[in-house]
Amino acid sequence: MEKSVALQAALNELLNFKVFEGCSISDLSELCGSGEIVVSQHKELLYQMGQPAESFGIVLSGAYKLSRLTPSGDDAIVYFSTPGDVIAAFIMSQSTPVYPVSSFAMGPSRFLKIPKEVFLKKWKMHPDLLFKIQSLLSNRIGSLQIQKTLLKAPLSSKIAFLLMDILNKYDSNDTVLPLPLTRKEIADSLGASVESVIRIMSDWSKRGIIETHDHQIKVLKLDKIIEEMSVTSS
Amino acid sequence: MEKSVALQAALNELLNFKVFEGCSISDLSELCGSGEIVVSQHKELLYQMGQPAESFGIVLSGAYKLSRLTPSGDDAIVYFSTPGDVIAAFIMSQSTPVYPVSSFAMGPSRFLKIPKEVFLKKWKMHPDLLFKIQSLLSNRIGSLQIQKTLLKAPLSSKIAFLLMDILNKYDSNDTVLPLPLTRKEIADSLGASVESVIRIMSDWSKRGIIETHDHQIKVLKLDKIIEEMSVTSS
DNA sequence: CGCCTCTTTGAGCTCAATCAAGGTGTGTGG
DNA sequence: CCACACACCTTGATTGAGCTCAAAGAGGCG
Repeated sequence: MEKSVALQAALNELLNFKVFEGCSISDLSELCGSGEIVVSQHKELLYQMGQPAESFGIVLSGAYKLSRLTPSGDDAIVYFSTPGDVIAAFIMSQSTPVYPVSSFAMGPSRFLKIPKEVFLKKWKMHPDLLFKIQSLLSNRIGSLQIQKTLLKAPLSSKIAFLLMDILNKYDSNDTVLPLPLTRKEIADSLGASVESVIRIMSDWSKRGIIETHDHQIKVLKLDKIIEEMSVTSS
Repeated sequence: MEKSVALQAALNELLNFKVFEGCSISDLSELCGSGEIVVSQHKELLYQMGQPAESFGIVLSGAYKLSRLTPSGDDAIVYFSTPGDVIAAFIMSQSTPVYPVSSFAMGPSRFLKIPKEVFLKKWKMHPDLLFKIQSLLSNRIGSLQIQKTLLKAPLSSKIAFLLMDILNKYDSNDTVLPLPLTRKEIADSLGASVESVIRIMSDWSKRGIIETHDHQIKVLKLDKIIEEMSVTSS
């Protein structure tokens, strides 16, 4: 029964996530015990937009990008889901839920996939857990709202905010973005063109504000980035 | 005790909202009975961004716009809350909640204001109700996500989508937007300039696609508006 | 080794922003 | 009752941030 060993290990990982703070191992076993660990390769599809939603789950490691197709045919990245984030939970309560976005792995990632029914029967009975999910959703709305606020800001502010936003999702004070992020993905997330993103970030690299190695972006001068967020002219 | 009579009447209004579908009058009395009806004038402030959140509530009639200040000093409208929408509920579960946006009445409006504690004690115990709130949040996220998808679309598509999005929030098949909406507000909601919004909407007016009387926008040719949503060139 | 994805740089163009100026309606205080 | 302020709408002229197009180098992989 290797599978259940892996699952046991995963349940222990879950204890670190704030969604489950205050939960005991036995709670977790009830809430997630019937789950299945999905291991995704880079760029692999997890959920397809438009498909009926039979399951939801939690990001264990790595990251997933949630994206939609724009009318003009390219991707629009709507959110980056990092470890501890719940995917698709909040649509489980609909009568015939359908995934509203597609989810792709960014780098090798692991996901704990849980059947819809478990949400409707088990998760429903834990008000504190539902509150935690609300608070995750609230973060996500918050991030989207700030992005709306930055609509009229110059592109450099938007990029700076995006980097900070992702950094802040991780507890550590490290300034390396712990997920592989291409310029194209940044552009797709901001509704900008790759070229414009590259022009701004190249400039930052030259000025020693950031550093990129193999899609790992490191912020060298946090203060400068924070400055970029609010600067009106460049 | 006129107050309690008005409150009784309000509780009956609540029955029409889908958040409370399946609730009995006695449920509602428990959930909202300690509420207070707030009557707002046009442009009146309901909640101030940054203030500690002591209460949440439900829009009874009229509408409220949720907005934030942009770095450059003007407003960014983040959402239009219409009757049946819950405001600030999803931040109630935080330990020291603070309103993330400001809320202003659009035209004369009524709001049922409920103390935070009622949410934490009463609402918490109704899983189905929490699900309904999740579903409202889900609508809101959905709308924000589609807007992100339209980032690269021409302004006319964004305006068309906004009008349709608001219309769709009301059950009726009427094509009159039941809230006073200025060009400035449309611009602030889309991150565009007033002038650009006016140029596009004037054109639509001339072509008989829409009609405006005293900030009431009426869509005369729904099909044309839907067309505008996906058209790449104008 | 060819294919694919990602990055880079340059040149020109365009959509929408900005600036400017004028019109209308409403509320407010002298 | 008028004058003034203010919020909203409108139109025109000018400008610029960022898009598009084009071309090419640099890994990584079957």
